[in-house]
Amino acid sequence: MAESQTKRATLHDVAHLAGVSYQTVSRVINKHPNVSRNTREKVLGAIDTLDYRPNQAAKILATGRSHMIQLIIFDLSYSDPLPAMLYWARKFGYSLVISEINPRASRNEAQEILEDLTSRMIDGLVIYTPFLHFSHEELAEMCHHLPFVMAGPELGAKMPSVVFDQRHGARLALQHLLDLGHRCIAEVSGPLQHIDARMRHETFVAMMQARGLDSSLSTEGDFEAPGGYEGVIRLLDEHKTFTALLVGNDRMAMGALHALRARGLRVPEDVSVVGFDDMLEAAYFIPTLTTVRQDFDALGRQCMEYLVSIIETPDTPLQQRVLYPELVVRDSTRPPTS
Amino acid sequence: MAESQTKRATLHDVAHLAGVSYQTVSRVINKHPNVSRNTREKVLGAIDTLDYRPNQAAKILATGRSHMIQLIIFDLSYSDPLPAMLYWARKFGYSLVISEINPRASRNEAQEILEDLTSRMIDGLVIYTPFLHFSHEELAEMCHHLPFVMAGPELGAKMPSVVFDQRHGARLALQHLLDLGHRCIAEVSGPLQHIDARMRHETFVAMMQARGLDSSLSTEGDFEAPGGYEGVIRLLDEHKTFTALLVGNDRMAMGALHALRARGLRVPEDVSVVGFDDMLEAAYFIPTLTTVRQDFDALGRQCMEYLVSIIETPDTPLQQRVLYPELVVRDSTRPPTS
DNA sequence: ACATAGATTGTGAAGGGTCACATTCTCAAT
DNA sequence: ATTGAGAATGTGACCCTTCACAATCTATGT
Repeated sequence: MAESQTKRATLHDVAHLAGVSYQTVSRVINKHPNVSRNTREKVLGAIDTLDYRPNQAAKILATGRSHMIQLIIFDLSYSDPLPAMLYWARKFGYSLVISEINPRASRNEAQEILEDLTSRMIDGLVIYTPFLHFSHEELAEMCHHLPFVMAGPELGAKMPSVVFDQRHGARLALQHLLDLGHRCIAEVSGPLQHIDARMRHETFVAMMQARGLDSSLSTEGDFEAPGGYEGVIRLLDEHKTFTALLVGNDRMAMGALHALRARGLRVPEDVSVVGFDDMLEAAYFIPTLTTVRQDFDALGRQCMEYLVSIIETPDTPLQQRVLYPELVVRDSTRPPTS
Repeated sequence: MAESQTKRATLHDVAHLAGVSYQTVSRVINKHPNVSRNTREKVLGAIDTLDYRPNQAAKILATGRSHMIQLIIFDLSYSDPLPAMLYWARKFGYSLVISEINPRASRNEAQEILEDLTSRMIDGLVIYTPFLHFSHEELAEMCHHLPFVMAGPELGAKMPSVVFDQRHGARLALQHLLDLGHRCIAEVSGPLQHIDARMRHETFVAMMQARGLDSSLSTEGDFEAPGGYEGVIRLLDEHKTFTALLVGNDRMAMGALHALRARGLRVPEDVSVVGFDDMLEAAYFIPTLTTVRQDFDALGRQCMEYLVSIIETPDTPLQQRVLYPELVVRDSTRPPTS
């Protein structure tokens, strides 16, 4: 509270106090080798007594580099890779600025946000863009000349990106059910304008059809528990019968488990259930949930590593890096009882 | 890909093209009223053809204001207020920079992070600090002269802050169980170095003792599902018996429900369970969970409103703003079957 | 003793804006 | 015709660094 509110010390103040030039102070701060031990200590002392902190704005202006990375995220409910991104950004010496663009945002609004940040002197951005609302090209165009990495665009998208192979994940899940002997398999998919959800759904349909099985027992959910609940209720109300259920993600699986139970169906005796994600709680569902694990920490890390390398190493090849989900078998699946 | 990589246009370039002074361009950009309609349009045209974007670093340097708010968070697993913070920060014209400080971080590490950001020309910070590792005074000291708001420090802390009244919340939960007729009540608390967890725990103990009831049926958890599971197992293994269970948060409640079931105890027939938070999924637990709702959106919003007001309105009074949790009754509680 | 390379230090000019102030212009009132 | 207020525009200094280069110092080899 006793703020003396004296203006913050500058390079020149420090230089003056230490009896050297401002350039020398700058050298000390930036750990330039060619400074004699003696002067370095004088300068360090002056910095200490003046409680000097370099002014980043000036530094950014002079160098053109801000050491800030912008994360554009379309829905904070799906921010699983965030902790890892934060961790690795910091590890590489970058701060993370976060913006959320509502997936239902108008083109203008999105544009405005993106415009805004290009002026912020940002070194690069990660766009976590599982929604199909904007095309990847469009997004790339919007952020102009800045280095960027897309997290989770379409498999095969021709741009610097890191993705999970959702087809592979869906295949693991469905094959598991088929191997157990299930033939009547229903699905509560995620929202189909969500890339991941769509790919899983398409894989489901394709695989079922390839085996001559009914692929029509499918309803669209919203990736949240209530959506999973309602999806199952819808399926059952249409008098569909099935011995296994593929659910778009774990949160919906939670709602689905609840709905099945509410309708007197036992899991896994009557219906096997497979989720997607392997959230921490999945091992504590009732029953514990068989699911497809996605390593979001790896995703976050790869994004940052890749982006930093694009920023700092000029000739980094632009490619798509693919991560593969894994099946985690628990109690919610077993062979059909018939 | 066809990057012409021409240097970005500056104020002077625009001025030159529009045939006016740079100051006039500045006025147009900052929507200063005294610019004739005619010149404004000329300038706007020039801005457009040059694809000019103001350089924020220069602006920050000149004005001393960055319109950035830093969020210090101690564990991203507890980032419930984040979406609201992001939303309101943007609404007020601020970007949000996020840093996580591991609660187990050494004093030095924390200091370093905080030092670092004071140089980043940040206008203010929100410190979401439910951990007791650093004292509030210490934190306030670390971020020096910058305006700040603490989210979730101790009730009564003498500093600008927004908190939930955890005692009130715990009272609601416990009173609900008492009203139902429970007398043998156990607790799986959150980690006790977490302020919220500690306050809830202390309230539990105090209330039980005030009524001459056994307050020793308590074990410490970690706020995650596995911790809830293990907590219940521990209580049962010690041959404690209870008809009701207070759990430190919903995630642990999920593990607790699982453990009770695994041990053959039915909820709510044999044991009633109350959680804390009211996460979206709580209504889909098996059974649906009675819990104490905390309005994290309100918390996030209040923090931002308050901080922005401190930044922009010099004589904003420094106070603590208190939010009150509410009880949400669902299926996991009922009177004991004695 | 002296040239020379290498280490150390200093100088001037950006970098791209804002601010305070000075100047010019416009137009109504005297 | 003259004054003056207010609108519109321009000028110079400053914000705090870094960069490229120039200048000085030091120690080494001959």
